[in-house]
Amino acid sequence: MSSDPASRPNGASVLTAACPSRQALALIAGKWALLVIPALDNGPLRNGELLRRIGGISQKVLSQTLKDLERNGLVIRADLASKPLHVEYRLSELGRSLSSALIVVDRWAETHHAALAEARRQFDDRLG
Amino acid sequence: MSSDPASRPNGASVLTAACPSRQALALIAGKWALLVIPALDNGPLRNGELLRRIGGISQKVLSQTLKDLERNGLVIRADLASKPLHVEYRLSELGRSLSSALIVVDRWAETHHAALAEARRQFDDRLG
DNA sequence: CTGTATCCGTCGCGATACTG
DNA sequence: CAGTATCGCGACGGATACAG
Repeated sequence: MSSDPASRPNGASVLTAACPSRQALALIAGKWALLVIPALDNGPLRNGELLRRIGGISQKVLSQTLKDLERNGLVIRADLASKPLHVEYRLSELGRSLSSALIVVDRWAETHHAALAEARRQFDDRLG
Repeated sequence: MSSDPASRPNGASVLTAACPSRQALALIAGKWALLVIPALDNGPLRNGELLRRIGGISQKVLSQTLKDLERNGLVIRADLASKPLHVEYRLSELGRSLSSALIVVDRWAETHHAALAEARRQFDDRLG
């Protein structure tokens, strides 16, 4: 924790014990932040738009996720007071810096999901 | 899903709907894979060693996490049949490719956890 | 040392219905 | 359109005890 992360060799003793970085990771641990943040990477989106882009998320959980991200300064909520209601969510500077890291993870998932599935198949075969 | 992820501009429409990549993300969604995988990045570690390096994880959850990662072909379990028991866990090729992505996220958490805390403080202040 | 088994609380999250 | 309220299930995960 005390030394500059960038000065360390790859993956050396990172995030051990109860250092406050764990709280930061809790933001990402959920299923959805990993999808919501990159979804906003290209520009502001509205609630409904997010619901459609991210399939499978419920309105409630999207609200919760956005509120949590807003609370942590990653997402900025812009309420264009109008009728019908119009609210836009966009990434803050901080949010964008996280997004670029998460996008790498998402890309990894896209690229390797087949390999994972195959590994599972083999593993389960060898048992019953 | 059909196009090469690397050919896409940053964060464009990734992982929408129910594409199989979601299963891959489920591996990471938990609290612990994010810590266990980078911990193994520098070389094989034993059960007890992992318990110490990653503070706060229980024996049971570590076992579950490792088994799940092994099942998905990310971690290789080497049982050096000996007494006292000696088991080593190391990353597979696939695991290492994921690790490099996760390390970026971990570093982000280390670097920005203070900013997040500050954002939370301000946000909570503005309410009650 | 390296696990598994059991108990059990918490919370993530989905479904549905309702409000501004 | 945006968002909250309520209900409820099931998975995550912690504590403890036990086993090879």
